[in-house]
Amino acid sequence: MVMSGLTRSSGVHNDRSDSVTVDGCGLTPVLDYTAEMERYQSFANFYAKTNVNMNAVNGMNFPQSDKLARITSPMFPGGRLGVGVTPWGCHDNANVNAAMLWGRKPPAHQATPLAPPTTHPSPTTTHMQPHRADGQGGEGKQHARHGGHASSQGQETHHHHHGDNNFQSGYAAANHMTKQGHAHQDMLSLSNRSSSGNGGGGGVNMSNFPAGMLGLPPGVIVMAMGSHNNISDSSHFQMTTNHNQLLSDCHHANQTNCSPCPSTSPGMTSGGQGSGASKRKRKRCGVCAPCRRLINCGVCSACRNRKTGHQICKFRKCDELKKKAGSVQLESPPSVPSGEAFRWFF
DNA sequence: TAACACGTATTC
DNA sequence: GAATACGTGTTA
Repeated sequence: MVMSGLTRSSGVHNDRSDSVTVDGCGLTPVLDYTAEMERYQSFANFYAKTNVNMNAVNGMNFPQSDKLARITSPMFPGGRLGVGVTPWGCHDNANVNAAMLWGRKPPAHQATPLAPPTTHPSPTTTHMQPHRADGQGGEGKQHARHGGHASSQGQETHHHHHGDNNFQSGYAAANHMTKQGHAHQDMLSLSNRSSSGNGGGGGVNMSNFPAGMLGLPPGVIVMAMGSHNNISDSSHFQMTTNHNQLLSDCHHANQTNCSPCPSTSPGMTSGGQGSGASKRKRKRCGVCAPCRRLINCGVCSACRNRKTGHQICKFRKCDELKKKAGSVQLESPPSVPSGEAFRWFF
């Protein structure tokens, strides 16, 4: 897992104070940019295929935009999170609010958006992919906008974080939280070096380093991460409470008192296919990439035919629900790449 | 086979 | 009761 971007700060200069920084502030590497780029790539493909007029879309009046602002503001006060994330390369931030729709509030037990998707592992890079000139289509666009660093210079040598990285600005949440939560580069550097253990930098393994010991303020999410791919899929993300205690990962706590997983929600026998449960509606898994997406694209058929279609946005359709009802997986995936080891709590 | 339309369960 | 979204039958 290439985490060099975490520790290197040379060459970093943030043109905007509110831009999402990867190296500077630290928490952003939690997020799987590669996966996000893939998602937005899918958007691009979709729009290209459907000939959606982006200008028209941007000009659309999205009735839920105020809802978006309401939801995001309290959670990330002062942040620019009223600005949603556009799947398309929209420069017009004034329309970004309206460009994406917040979907229905996910169940409390579900993972919240912006966490790395499980279906798009990116063990090698956590960010900076948009700067690769040899990257996929969408990345090239981003790259060109930034003046185009040749790929031969290395993906992680020059880290320019302009604020018009739409997908990055969407992660202002994490960035903001970083600033407020003091989850700084230092911590990430520690964690980054930690698992190198004996041979590495002699850092501290954050996975064994409770937030309470750090004197973190309440509400701070502590990401305990390793630098290899063998992080287990639980309890590497912890939130401090008022007493600097740690809330255990719900994913982990499912075995005890936490609310059951969607697939085993009340009325559903395990796997949703037990006796008497066949007619029960399955619920979103909450952990796949589409489930973690909170915002509707607004332009897919499902979104356009919201009233008559009764369907969730195509990009938010749970991967599990796309499968046949009989092929539900009971347990968590056997092995999850390190990039997917993180969960959000709120 | 994907997209669509509709019934309806679920949630707020 | 309205909104959301899953399940399923129909259609192109």
